[in-house]
Amino acid sequence: MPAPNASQRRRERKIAYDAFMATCPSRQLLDTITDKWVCLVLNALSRGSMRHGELARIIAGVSQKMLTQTLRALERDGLLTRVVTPTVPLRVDYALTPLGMDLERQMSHLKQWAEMNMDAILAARRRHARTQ
Amino acid sequence: MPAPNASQRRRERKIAYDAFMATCPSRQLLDTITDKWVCLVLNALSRGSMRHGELARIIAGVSQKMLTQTLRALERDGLLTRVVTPTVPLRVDYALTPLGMDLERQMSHLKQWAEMNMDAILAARRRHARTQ
DNA sequence: CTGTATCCCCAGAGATACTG
DNA sequence: CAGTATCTCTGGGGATACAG
Repeated sequence: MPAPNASQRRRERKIAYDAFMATCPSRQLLDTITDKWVCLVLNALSRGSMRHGELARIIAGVSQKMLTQTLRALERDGLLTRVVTPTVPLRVDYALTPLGMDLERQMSHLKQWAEMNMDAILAARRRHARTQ
Repeated sequence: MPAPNASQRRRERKIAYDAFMATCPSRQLLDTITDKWVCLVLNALSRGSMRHGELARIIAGVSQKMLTQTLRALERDGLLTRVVTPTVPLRVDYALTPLGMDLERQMSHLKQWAEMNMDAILAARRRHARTQ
């Protein structure tokens, strides 16, 4: 029996998970990754490795709790690595894994889209408010 | 003075909005669109116009409240149209606008990514649980 | 069929204080 | 600097009932 090729494996994986199903693991994963903090953290780290403080500064308005929580979840899912340098004071660096970079590529389009189409959305809202 | 070309306008828009800023409208928009229901609704409608009941059936587990709420928000932002046919019983069709189709193209990558990389994520979680 | 209107509840998010 | 631990509290989201 020949080994399945890439296209066959891709098709199988497509069948394996379906986010339209409520109980599918991919539904839960979709819920996790569709999050503004995830989007912004990944995007910030796409520039390269960063420390906790740097991330907090770049991602304005994120609380320490949410930042840590987001970083922990992304680490758990293998999307980023957490490297501790036991100096005094402590130094912790976060960096995307290849899997994280892959997701970041998709997510960055979302952030860009929001920034690029903001005017169109605001116009639509004004139109809607007038018709309403 | 010559009219700005497409590339210049694109650059200006990029400067105009920045989701890293807490108070930027695009931050709020990013928060709105990074949502699993938005992702699933857009993806379902990419197949073509659909009725409320069809959407509810395809998107398993969505409550009526969340579905309506999501549809209203997307309509408000000009991402889909809501067409009422005043028959008895009532018939309501939802369809993506060009702007909605554009966003859907980005979002569909996210759903696909979750389904395609579910195995890798699950493996990472097992690895993390063991190391933990 | 396609919704609104209500009630209710708890997870999630901020704020604050403390530690290695 | 980089967190953890707690507390509080709001508002997101489910369930239910009713209406055009």
